[in-house]
Amino acid sequence: MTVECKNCPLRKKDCFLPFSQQELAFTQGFKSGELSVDAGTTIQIEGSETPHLYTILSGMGVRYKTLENGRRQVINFILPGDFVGLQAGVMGEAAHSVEATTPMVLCTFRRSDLWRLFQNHPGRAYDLVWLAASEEAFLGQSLVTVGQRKGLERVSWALLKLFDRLSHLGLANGNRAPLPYRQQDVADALGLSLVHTNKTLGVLRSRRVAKWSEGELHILDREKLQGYALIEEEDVVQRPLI
Amino acid sequence: MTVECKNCPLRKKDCFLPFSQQELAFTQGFKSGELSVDAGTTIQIEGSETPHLYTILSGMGVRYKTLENGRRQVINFILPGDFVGLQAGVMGEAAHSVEATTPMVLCTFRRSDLWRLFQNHPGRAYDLVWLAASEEAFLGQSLVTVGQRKGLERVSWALLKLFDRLSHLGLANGNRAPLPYRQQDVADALGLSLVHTNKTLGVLRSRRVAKWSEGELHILDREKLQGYALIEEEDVVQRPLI
DNA sequence: CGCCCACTTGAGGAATGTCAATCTCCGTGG
DNA sequence: CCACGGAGATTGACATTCCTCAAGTGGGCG
Repeated sequence: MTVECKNCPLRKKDCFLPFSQQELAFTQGFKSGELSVDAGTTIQIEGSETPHLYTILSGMGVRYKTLENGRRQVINFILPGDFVGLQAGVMGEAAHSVEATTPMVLCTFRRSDLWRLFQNHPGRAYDLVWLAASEEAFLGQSLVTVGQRKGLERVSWALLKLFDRLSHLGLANGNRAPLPYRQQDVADALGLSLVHTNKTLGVLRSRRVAKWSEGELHILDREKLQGYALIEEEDVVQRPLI
Repeated sequence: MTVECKNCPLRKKDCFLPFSQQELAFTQGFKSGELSVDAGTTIQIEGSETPHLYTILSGMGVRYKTLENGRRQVINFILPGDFVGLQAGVMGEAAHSVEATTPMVLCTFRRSDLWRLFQNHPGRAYDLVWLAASEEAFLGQSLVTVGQRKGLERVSWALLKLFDRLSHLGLANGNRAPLPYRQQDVADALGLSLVHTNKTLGVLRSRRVAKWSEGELHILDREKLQGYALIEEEDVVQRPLI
């Protein structure tokens, strides 16, 4: 009993580009099933081949890579609507691991059908490139953050980015949004130690700029937070959903 | 008097996938011209629209992003065969700037022809996704480096990656390869200060592990360098050339 | 010759990491 | 019902890495 694409709850959100009838039909045929996993499940392992591609229907997770010595870098946070496994799909093996932070429902596609998509649906192929390019652009921003911003700037940047992504998905309620990650996840995403991340969050809390506790992020002073984050305002565009 | 694709010197290199006759013909038609620039020329500016996509025929450069406060993050180094402008091509505006470090010759394509590629050449479209995914994978590795490795590890990692890329392009001569960048460029790529980068290079030099001077990189003890870099050996695959 | 740029080196300070202890919340087993 | 243990958050003290400032070197070029 899986969700049909035409009833997909994500489609209704206005952060995604509308589907044409034809795209809808194709995507429905492309979809091979659904996967529901518990919190903590590893969906994809770095270096492994996976037969599937996924679109996240609900739930949140992280992409990460691990160094031999155990240090972990969170590549980014995965939210509903994100497409997972494109790298593994085209390059053979996954470049990073993916883990569910909350229970998650994923829409699955067969890797072997990917070629059919390129052959018959140039529009969808274009969307894939768009997604890949846009992921790349985001990674570039993360690299700037980790490479050039200091602690307070990094943490502010991350909270703001996460809040905005959640907000565009319609998951925010005013200036509050659910954020079920651990401080360790954010620390690993920013290249900071857990302790330092914790203390930096404490600064934001005591200055009444942002508060994050019990899985909820609360933006108290967006202006100041943006100031700390050294963020250039950027326009939001609708993105394709696969 | 431009180079015809069928005579393209890059095609001969065995790090690239072979072209079919059909691909060759299409690519020739896709190519709109050539661009030669001096060292120091900015080819693409962050945030601007560009009407062109490029493949680097010869020369080296850097992709970078700049923060309001002037700090610069080098996203990566651009070598012959690299494809530039895909992000700008599909997303409208460039996410980073591109600057030529040496004199450069670029093969140009019209952005407006991109759609034609998707319509008529699913194989080339697939190659584009492959390239985008592979760029993304590399950025992920860079993020791990900047986020989790320390100074000596970062510098070792960067030298090794650069050497291997050059080597696969056939630009290395034994354990030497041309590396015309400034220390500042590497520092900005690794999120380290110029001074610290310089001192770290000094350590590698005094330990007789790697030497980089006068635009030439010399790997003296690859084993040790890999040890410092915390690198997991990875297999090299042929990549598509556009 | 003199200037500019890249590289080099030293010294001191700031940012961040590491270690360790504590606290709270929660679920489990006795 | 309570003791226990584990996970995550918090805090303090100290160690280390890395940054900034500053000065000096050497080569290329007008």
